[in-house]
Order: sequence, then structure tokens, then C-alpha cells
Amino acid sequence: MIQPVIVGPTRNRQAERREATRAEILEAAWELSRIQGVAGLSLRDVARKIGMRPPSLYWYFDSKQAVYDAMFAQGSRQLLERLAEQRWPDDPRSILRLCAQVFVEFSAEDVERYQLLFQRTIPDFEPSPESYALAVRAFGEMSARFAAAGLGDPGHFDMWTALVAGLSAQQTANDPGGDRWLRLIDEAVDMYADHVLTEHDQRGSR
Amino acid sequence: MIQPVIVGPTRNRQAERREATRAEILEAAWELSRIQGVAGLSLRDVARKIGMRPPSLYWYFDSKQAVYDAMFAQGSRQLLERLAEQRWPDDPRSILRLCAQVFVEFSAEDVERYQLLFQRTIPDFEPSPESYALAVRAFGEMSARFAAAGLGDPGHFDMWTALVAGLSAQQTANDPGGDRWLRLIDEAVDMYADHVLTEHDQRGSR
DNA sequence: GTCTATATCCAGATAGAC
DNA sequence: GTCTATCTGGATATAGAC
Repeated sequence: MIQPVIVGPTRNRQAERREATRAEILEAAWELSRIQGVAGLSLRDVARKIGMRPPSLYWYFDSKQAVYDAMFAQGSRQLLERLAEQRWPDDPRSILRLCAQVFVEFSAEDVERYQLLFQRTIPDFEPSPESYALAVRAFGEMSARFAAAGLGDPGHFDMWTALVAGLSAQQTANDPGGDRWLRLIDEAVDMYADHVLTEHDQRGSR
Repeated sequence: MIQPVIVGPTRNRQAERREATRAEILEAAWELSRIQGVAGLSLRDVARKIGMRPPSLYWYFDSKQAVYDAMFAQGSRQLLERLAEQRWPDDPRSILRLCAQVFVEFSAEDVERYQLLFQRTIPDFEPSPESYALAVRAFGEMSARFAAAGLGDPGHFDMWTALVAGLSAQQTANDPGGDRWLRLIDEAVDMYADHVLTEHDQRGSR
């Protein structure tokens, strides 16, 4: 889904073609990741899948790291889109519920994407600052929704990321394709909301 | 920490020596995993680290998978030990707190062990039934503590695993070596306990 | 038990022709 | 843009001597 950047009135057909092929490469990389795991991805297989020889890929990407980086950026952009296309409610509890649903479902629907974006388990891969900034922006969007719900406390947001990350991790690792943890989303949100939307500080009770 | 199985009065010194070397190999494997990631482990490096040539390892382990499997079993046994050595309180809330502390700290103190045991992200590795049974036993122990606290509902236990897995995942992935999520443990347990220890069913309020 | 030597295969990446 | 040919290095694993 990488869109070519059209800089002026002179559309560059070559650049467009190049971007299209880059997108094709990334699509093949994602498909293979879903079969053999994103950590087990090989450029040879990617090339074969799209009917190319491996060296030709290097005209489109400088290295395997660059492919991973583009995948990381693409995944982050997909999450940003997903967040942007929601009709956000006003009620704080509804905001929390929608936010959790979007994130956990986004995670569960593509385990390898989840792993690449959030688990950081691929040896020697770290996203570039530009790509990482996209992921940060996605969390910034969610955080902004929280602020809109009147939940500005950063500690509360950390607690929330732990909760949705946990549901996502358990769902993807222990019941992939099922809904054993997905169906706990609403209950988890209620638990969190009950904890966080009450005015009185409960820390005294520990 | 693999203990030799002493089958009778005739202690087999050879077998003991063999087990000691196996333990040495595993220790080296863990150390290298902490440097280059458990997914990036190579038997060449393991061999070099203990002053052997790579083929010699095959006298101790049939394959790389067997090494991973032994590491998996070892990690599970460590968690079982950790659970067994606690002095468990009677109060339900205290049980929950101790249980969360043990698990999250166990996860945070060794990211690679956490990844091998719970994230399942190594291409082509699946634990053997025997090793997996150890991990299941560890969760069984925790589940038994829950039952002792009067929390028999399996859905509640799933929610609890999500919560502690989330704290662990966020801590290990986003603040390794720090305590940004570790310090939320008690608050998380309170949140969970408030939710789960109340008698009235809160689902009607959704 | 540990070694040397080797088989087999795969990986990422580059040079340079066309 | 894509290819062939190749470099370089890595991996797991086996055969067989000692």
C-alpha cells in the first residue's frame, strides 16, 4: 500500500512502476512470513515467489534489513489507518472499548505483523528512526484518545498497553485463529475502566 | 540444573560426567542467547565457548532442536522451582500479588528465556511433549493457587495470564533492565482483585 | 569422547554483461 | 531493470580416525 509521491505536474511513470514493484515484493514477503515466520524470511524465496532472481531485489531494496524496515513501516501505517477510520465515541468507557478492540484485533489477525512491530524478536533488526516514528505516532494517536477521555495519567496508559498487549500475546501465542482471549476484551476493558474511571485513589488500600 | 537420574546403588560416573557436560553446553547456550538472541543461537558458537569443536556437541545432543528443547525444559523447571520455594499466604489478594510478582519478575529477569518459553517465535521449534508438559505443570501450579484462593473460574484465570503476560511483554520489549511496568504489578493486581473478588456479577453494567 | 575432514545446503550481497 | 556468475560466509549434520 505504499503510495507513490507525486511531486509535480510531471508524473514519473518510471517511479510509479518502481513503487508498484516494491509493493509487490513486500506483499510476497508478508505472505511468506505467514508461512515460515517473519524471522525465517529469506530473500531467495521472495524473489522466486514474484518470478525474479534474488539479485534483482537489490535494485528495489538495499538490504534485507531494508525490506524488514519497509514491512515495519507498512504495518505501522496500517495501524494508523485502522485508528483513523474509526468513528470515535465520546463516552470514555466506549472509547476504551473501541481502542482495545481495534488494537487486539489488529494484533490477532496477523501474528507475524504483531511480532515484527511489537515483539522485536528478529535477530539484528531494529527499525529505522523514520519507521519507528510511525509506530510511535500510532501509540500517540491512542494516547490522544485517552486524553480526550479524560485519562491523562501516563501510568494509566502504561497499564492499558500492558492489558491489551497481554490479551494480544496470549491470543496469538496460545490460541491462534481462535477467540479465547479476544472474547475477554470487553470484560478487560470494564475491569480497567472501573479501576481508572473512579475518582477516589485506591492506592491507600494496599 | 539437570540432575542425573541415579537408578540404583551403582552410581554411574560416566553418566554423571555426561550430564555435567550437557549442563555446561546448556549454560553456554543461554549465555550466547542473551547476547545474540535465542533465535540467533548457533551451535558453532556454543562449541567454541566451551572449547569444543562443533561436531562434538552431537555426542550430547541429537540436534539443535534437542538443545532448544532441553533449554525449554530447563526454563520450565526453573519456574516450577521458583513457585515451589515461595511461602504462600492464605489471603486471596496476597496470593494474587505474590503470584504476579513471581511470574513477571521471572519473565523480566531473562528476556530470552521468556521468549523461548512463552512467545514461541523461533522458526521450526516446537517443544517435545515431555518438555511442554513441564510448562503446563507450571501453569497448573499457579492455577491451583488460584483455586486455593477461591478463584476457580477458568475465564478469570485466562484474564490473569493476559494481565501478567502483558506486564512481562511490555517490560521486556520496551524497558529491558528497567522497572517501568514492573512497578505497576501491585496496582494491576489490585485492579484484577477488585474485579474478580467482588461477588456481584458486573457484566450487567456493560 | 573428541577430533579432522567434509557433505550439503542456504543465506545475503556484489560485479558486470545485456 | 534484470540477468548470470560468483563471492563469502554461515549453518546443521555426518563419517570415520584416534
